[in-house]
Amino acid sequence: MENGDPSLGLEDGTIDVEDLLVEPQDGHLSMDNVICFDEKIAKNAMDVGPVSCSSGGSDTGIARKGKDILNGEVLNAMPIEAEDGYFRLDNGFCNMGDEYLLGVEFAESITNLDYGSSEGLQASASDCQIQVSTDGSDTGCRSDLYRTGDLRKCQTNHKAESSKFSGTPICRGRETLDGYNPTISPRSCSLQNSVKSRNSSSSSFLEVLSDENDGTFSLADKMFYSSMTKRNDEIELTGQNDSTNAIEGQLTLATSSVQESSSNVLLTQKRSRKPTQRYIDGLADPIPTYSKRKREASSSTIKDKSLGGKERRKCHVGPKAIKVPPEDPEEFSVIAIQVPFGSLANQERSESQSFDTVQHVDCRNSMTKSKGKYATINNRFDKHSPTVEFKKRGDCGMGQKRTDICVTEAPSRKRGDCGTGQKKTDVCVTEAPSKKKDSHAAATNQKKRNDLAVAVIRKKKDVSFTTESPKKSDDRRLAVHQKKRDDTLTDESSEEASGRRKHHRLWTISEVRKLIDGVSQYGVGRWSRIKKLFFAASAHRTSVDLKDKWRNLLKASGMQEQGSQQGEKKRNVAWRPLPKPILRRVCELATMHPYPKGERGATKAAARDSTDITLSDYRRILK
DNA sequence: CTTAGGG
DNA sequence: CCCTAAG
Repeated sequence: MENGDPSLGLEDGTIDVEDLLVEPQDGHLSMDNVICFDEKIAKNAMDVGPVSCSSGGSDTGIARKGKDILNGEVLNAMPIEAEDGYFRLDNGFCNMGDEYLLGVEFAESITNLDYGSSEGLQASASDCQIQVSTDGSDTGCRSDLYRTGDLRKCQTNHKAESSKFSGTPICRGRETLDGYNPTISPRSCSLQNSVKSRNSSSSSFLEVLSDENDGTFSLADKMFYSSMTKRNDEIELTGQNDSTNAIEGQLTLATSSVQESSSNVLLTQKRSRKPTQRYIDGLADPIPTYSKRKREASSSTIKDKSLGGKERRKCHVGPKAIKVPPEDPEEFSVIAIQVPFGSLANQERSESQSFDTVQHVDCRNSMTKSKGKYATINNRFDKHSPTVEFKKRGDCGMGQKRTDICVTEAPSRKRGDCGTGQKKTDVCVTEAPSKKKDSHAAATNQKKRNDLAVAVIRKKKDVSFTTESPKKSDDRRLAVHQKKRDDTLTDESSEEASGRRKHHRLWTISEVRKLIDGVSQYGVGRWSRIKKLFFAASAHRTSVDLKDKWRNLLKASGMQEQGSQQGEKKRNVAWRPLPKPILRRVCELATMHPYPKGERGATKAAARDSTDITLSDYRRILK
């Protein structure tokens, strides 16, 4: 928006869009859809209100986006928005339509999202048409558009794709809007046409993309993806130069021209951007995996969708308060309870950065190992995440995270394609089998891989975890991470997320405190209740999680006590950071109401003591 | 579905 | 965190 394109008249925001839509007079245009979409956006926006900040369902995202668009702040917001993850799609979605390619991509990506998204797609499509018509390249463009729509329908539910592009589309949309002017549209049309012609053999561009066999296209696809992926960079570029030119050039390269020279240029431009994870995945297995995944995704998507939607809804509630948890100084200093890598403090300060870095690192690793080709891309990442850091983290204990990611990735693939998945999984395993889990996972995955059903289930689960966005303030930062990750990596908000996410959601002290409070109130073992009352905000953190966490707390506390009293194992420095008050409380609670609520703890408590609680507790009990 | 427990 | 078993 900085550029402020008078031509578009973004200032008008929604109105403009509507105008655009209206202009085309095209009977075919699905005005209804468009209108609905707008309404929906408006509604969402209203619902969402100013909060917009963190998580939210796709709906929220849309609303927000719509809002942003209206305000004309979208462009500026870019970096921030990146964190939003799939939401952005919606936005982009709204804005899109100027460029055929964009529209197509969007359509694809969006299709998978939600009903709303589908609407959005249609709307976008309509937009595209309209614009095109306005420009005067009616026939060709329209046909393309229609085509796109058809394709969309056919290829519906490619979550993977959608996730991939979720972030990008939005940006594009913005760009398009900004740069939008009569001049551009013709080009886009031409591009489209060229693509079309080029792909004449295959029914559609999309198909081409999906087509595994098309070796020639792979490069183009790559390029295309990369361009898409690098929305941030693009934006920057746009801001600096002629937004239109840059975009167009990228598009052109991606779509019509497979020429190396042009592609190189594109790469150069894009290089600055950081590819999404999804993107990376795609790169790793440029087309085949992707397409396969896609297909798979479609089948499994439904489940994910339902689940994801659920989660999202919950999430909406989440973003309520931004309050930064004022931790007790003591606690704060200690901050992370179980965070091996990076202190919580750091995390809190630079929320996503650390995570991003990690992610990038992971990506890089996978990529690098997977294919040398992508080294370039990796380089891009480098600036964001220095190798050193990665190393360091890995050594420290980041391994877990890394591993998880890898593992996560594997599942997605496995879902998509058994063969491919295996291959990739292996890579991942090789890379980061630091954890026992990893090895286990690898084995398991392999086992399961064959069994699609299992994979699906897993995926489903993952989705739920992933999709959900943190509601709490504490979680917020995590949420942000996630979001960012989604966007940055791949925005696989849906699919990929499902595959990889689930793992590790760091427990913030506030969460721990809540847990403790809950335990103190309801006693140990009332996890579900505690969950409801204390963790209603956080979609994640199931009762099981609470239980596990409590277990860990007990362990930790026990350890601490031991350490302090007996000076024995202090090696567990890893989560040493636990605030003493918390530990104390944990201990008390543990002793106070061990399982049987009552204090008798002799029976159960004793048992527990033997394992978790330690001598101190035991002593107390005895006393 | 919830809990407990092991991995 | 995941998974499974048991109530």
